[in-house]
Amino acid sequence: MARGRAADYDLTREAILARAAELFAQQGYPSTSMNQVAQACALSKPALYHYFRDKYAMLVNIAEGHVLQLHALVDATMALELEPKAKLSLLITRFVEAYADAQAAHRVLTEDTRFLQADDRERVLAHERRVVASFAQALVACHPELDETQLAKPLTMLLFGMINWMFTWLKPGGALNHEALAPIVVDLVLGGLPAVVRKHTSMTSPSSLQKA
Amino acid sequence: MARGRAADYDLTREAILARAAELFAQQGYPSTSMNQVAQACALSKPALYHYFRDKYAMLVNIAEGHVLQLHALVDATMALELEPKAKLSLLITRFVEAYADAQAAHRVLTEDTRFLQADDRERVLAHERRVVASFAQALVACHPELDETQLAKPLTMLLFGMINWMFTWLKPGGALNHEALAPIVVDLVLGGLPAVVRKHTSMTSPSSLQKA
DNA sequence: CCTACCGATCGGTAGG
DNA sequence: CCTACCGATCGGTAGG
Repeated sequence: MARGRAADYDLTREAILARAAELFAQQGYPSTSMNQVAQACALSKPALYHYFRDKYAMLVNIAEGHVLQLHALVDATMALELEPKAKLSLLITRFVEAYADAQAAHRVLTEDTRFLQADDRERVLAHERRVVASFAQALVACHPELDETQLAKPLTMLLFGMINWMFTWLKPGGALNHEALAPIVVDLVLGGLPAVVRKHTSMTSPSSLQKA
Repeated sequence: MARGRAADYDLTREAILARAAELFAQQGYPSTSMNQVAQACALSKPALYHYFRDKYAMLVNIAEGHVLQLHALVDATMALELEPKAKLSLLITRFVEAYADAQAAHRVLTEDTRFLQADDRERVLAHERRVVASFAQALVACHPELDETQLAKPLTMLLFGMINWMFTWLKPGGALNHEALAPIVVDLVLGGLPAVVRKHTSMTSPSSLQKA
């Protein structure tokens, strides 16, 4: 333990962030009061300020912590030696699982990033762009023609739409859960990719095909 | 024009709602002040209260107005006599266009509905459920096997994920726009559906297939 | 002197 | 329709 600092200082910090993330996710960052956070943590408000400089520091920690975790998970998965479809499948599965384990932080990241200052927001967005780039790379590996049609980016974003939207409609206790949905997303994307590439290619470059 | 009321009362109301929707979409409903709305409308704050009882009334009007419009658009499209794939395609295309024409109201509907009182929120959600049901019906018409596999609902929600998420990443002035994306979404879904149905059917009822 | 807090209240600003 | 305000509550911090 660090000198002069309680052994469970970091543990308490993490516990506070988890509670704050839940409240921010439910009510939004601006309309969540520090009194609510304090009450949810069974701490006094001054005690809260012992662990965080201000409310804004909590927002930065939640958003950046989550996106860092996602970035690390994606990098680790991309580093594996797997065939393209297996890698994309694993990427999606792990991503959905990470969302499931951090639903509150996920909603804060997608809805409250706009309340970050320009420099902090840019740092978070930089991580997000790296994650998106890896997904696009994994998609192109499955279907190399994607790269020529400039469809990799939009298809990646449609894929993110499916999984980012998932936890807005999944009922916690329902028969359908994220474990069951991940393979459905994989099959829908891998199954639909050929049709999209075929249609788009035939539409955009009919003359070049005629010349060849 | 109604007696005793200015001829452009309703027009002014709509103009105010449009400005308020933009501010709510940018900053969120709770952190948008009535002073900001008044300034954006070039009106005094008391003038604002001539058109709306309170800030909450604006939120209800924006959210309910938008979902009513979507519901009407879906009903009108479902009533057309078209072959299944053409109808689903038109449904998606019109829906994406409606979003494009009301991006602010769309974001308010998806992010600020949680700030509605229970009865108002329930009314909005009832319209959303009707819209979802129509999309599910249009999907099942394209691929009847969907109905047996209980995949219609989750696939419908994955489809909504793609189009609801679209305007969070589309750049207004970019090369890629919603007109180009709608057919890509259609092709991805129609192209991927068979693969999803095939995989899911073979996974869930192998024994029943063996018996038959 | 340090940390880890508590009860009480600060200056400003929100919706109305 | 404006200036001038209210009751309530915000994020943040004082002394002990």
